[in-house]
Amino acid sequence: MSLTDRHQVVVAADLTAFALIGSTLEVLLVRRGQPPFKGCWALPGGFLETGETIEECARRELREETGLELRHLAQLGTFSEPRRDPRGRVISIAFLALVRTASGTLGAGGDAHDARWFQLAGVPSRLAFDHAEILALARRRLAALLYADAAVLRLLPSAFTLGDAQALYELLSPATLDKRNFRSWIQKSSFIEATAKQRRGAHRPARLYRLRAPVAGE
Amino acid sequence: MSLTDRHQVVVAADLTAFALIGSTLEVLLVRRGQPPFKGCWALPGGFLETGETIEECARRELREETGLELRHLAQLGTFSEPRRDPRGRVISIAFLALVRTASGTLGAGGDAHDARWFQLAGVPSRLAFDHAEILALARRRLAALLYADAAVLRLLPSAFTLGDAQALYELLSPATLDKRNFRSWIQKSSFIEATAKQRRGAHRPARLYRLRAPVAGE
DNA sequence: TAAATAGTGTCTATAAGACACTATTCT
DNA sequence: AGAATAGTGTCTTATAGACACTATTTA
Repeated sequence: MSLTDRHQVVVAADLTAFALIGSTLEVLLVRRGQPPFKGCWALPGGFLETGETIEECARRELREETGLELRHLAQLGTFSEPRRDPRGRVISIAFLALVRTASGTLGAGGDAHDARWFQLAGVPSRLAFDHAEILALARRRLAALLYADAAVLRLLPSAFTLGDAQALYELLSPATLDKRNFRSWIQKSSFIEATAKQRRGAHRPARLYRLRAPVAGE
Repeated sequence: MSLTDRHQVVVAADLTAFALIGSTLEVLLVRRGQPPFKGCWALPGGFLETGETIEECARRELREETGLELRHLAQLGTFSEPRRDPRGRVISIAFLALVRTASGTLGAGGDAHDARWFQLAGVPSRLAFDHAEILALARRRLAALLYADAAVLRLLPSAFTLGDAQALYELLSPATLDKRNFRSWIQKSSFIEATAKQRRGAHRPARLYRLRAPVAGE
């Protein structure tokens, strides 16, 4: 068994990048300017280059695409149907990425081509390659992460109210959540901590919270 | 962005294959007959061939190695450190595989080279490539699967007693389990169902159970 | 004072965990 | 009768979920 030509494959990282845009959860898609699937929406991604890990590749692609702050990156799985890419043998390592947007704008790094945030309900039903399948997996994973680990809280700004957190959880939950139960759960969890600050608006001010850094040995 | 030579990579599937051998949980390792890491123990695996998915590749490699019945196969993740293989750019998709052995022998398919089951405590501390890291991930995943889903029960023969199941769970648990609590949990779960048969020995006969096929919509 | 959002506790139902003895078969 | 394993139930504690009102600020 040696490394011969027939073993040569091209490897891509494809990203399902989620962000809170205003009060909706949206996913980043790019419109393909080249065949195959020219004109079709696709997940952002690109090919693994010499000397980088697949995680570095994913980070680089997201940076080139958006320039936004990457808050969480995790492998979803490998997609390797032999005919998934008409150009040849390309396997894709899919990632779940959570990014934070200050303003909802795509960052400066954006390539010339078309990139847009889509509400989950508004994603085109036809995506390039097997990207619809990858996106479906990402949504399942996102739901599974909700209570196991507070990674989704990384979508929020660095200081947030319990109302913000509950609104985010409700975006990702099938049902609405009870306010008192949600607050009691998240405050007992080790995920967040109160700050001394408050946010004011045309109503009673709300205490601000921040993510708590995981403590070693806890 | 096009598919050029610098994007060419070799992709391997590497397997952490677990089986119940007698009353211990063991993992399959092969001794490398060729450099790099000649003479060193490694996870079984091999290169992705034209026209197969990475799952098919994993199945094929296990079949070539052992010929044993594969009962569960799941992706663990992609390992892509650029220097993980001294021969060149090889990325590995790692799998968790659960196999069933009737007799504890390696099956007929075994290649000429050395393949052995190791108790988890007896695995050599130096494995080839990054395989120690892959194995550590597999063990964590195995522990996480215990109560979420009954995949580990697939290690058992097709009919088994509650005592068999508890012994298996204790192999994978940090502490011993309470007999009444374990039995009440597993019987209330939807994972198994009783059969009419019993197993006899030099003691009171034990009722035999089997895995219950997951029911659609449940 | 009305509108808007923040904040707070109790009760109930269910699940998880501690705990020890009797039953059946074989030798 | 003794050895070996199978099988069984209750009580306690912790967790999850239902449920409604008061508090604070701004316009």
